[in-house]
Amino acid sequence: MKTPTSFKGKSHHTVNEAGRVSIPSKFRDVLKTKYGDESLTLVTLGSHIAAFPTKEWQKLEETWETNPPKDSKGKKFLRYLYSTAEDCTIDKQGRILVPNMLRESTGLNSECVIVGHMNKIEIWPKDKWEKEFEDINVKNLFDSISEEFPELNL
Amino acid sequence: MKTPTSFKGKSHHTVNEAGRVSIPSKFRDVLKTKYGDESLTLVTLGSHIAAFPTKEWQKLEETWETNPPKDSKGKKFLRYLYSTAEDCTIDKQGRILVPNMLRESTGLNSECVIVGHMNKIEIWPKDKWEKEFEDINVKNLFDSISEEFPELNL
DNA sequence: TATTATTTGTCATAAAATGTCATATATTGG
DNA sequence: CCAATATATGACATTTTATGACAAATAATA
Repeated sequence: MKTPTSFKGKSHHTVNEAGRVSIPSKFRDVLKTKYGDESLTLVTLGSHIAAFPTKEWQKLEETWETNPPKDSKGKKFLRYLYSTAEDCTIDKQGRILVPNMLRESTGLNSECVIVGHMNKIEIWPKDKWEKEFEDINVKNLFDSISEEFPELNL
Repeated sequence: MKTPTSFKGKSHHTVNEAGRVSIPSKFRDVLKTKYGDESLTLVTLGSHIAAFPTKEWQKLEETWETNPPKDSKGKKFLRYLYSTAEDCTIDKQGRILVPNMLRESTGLNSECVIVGHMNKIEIWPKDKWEKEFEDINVKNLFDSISEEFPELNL
């Protein structure tokens, strides 16, 4: 199959005691073919970890460099974001080491859910993902959102 | 891994009785590869110490030379900033000695948090960092900032 | 079911951070 | 100016954490 150019799908994984997690091979394929390498930049985004292909992260950095936030809240947010950011590489077995700091701040311990979302990969602690997307919530979502996504003909 | 060109990430360190602190090796890598040496210029920036690669500090100096502050408040601030500035080097073990003056003015004693923020490194007394970025604060930050950072898809 | 690819567990090794002590340099008071 | 004290620097040992290698288990495919 031709490798897609976006990250999508969901899978369950385990985080071992050292903090290592496997990155699904289909995501590694996207990294290799679309981005040329397997480097990721991780940040804490609320209740989950966002893993950007490093090139995508650098694009974000350029955005903020050329157009820095002017208000103190924006500056504070950016300082926080940078403080949670870590570069990492995928090893020969297809794993990354999630730095301790990020595991702590998101409560990532043993079980996680890895999902693709457009140009980034997200790593969620299993319980938080499930809380966010319980069946009941998803049902309500569909009921209330149809007019915002006319292109889907919900 | 290819060395990044910005400082990012956060880690906890101890300041020993002599006032020495380790600079994370990933930051030393950025210093070596991007700036060519491991020299830093430290200044007090409110509740924390900012450690600029000396070349970055020199760029700031040029800015102020060609475009000095015209109002008395700006002049006063710059005088203060220069008064707190100290050059220092990283030793063979990857540590710096934080001058007593800077430790006193920021309340840096035993535990600290070292964070990367774009083109500079910041050294925060642990308690001050935590006060600034308590969970509740971060939660509020995320809730109120999403429209200002559309590129993150928060 | 057999074969292959992917994911995960475990151990060995390497690197980083830090505590401790010895020595050197600077500061202060007599 | 010299002695006494404080401060800074260097060297080394210990602990902690990250990385690499390999094998076992699981899942996907033919």
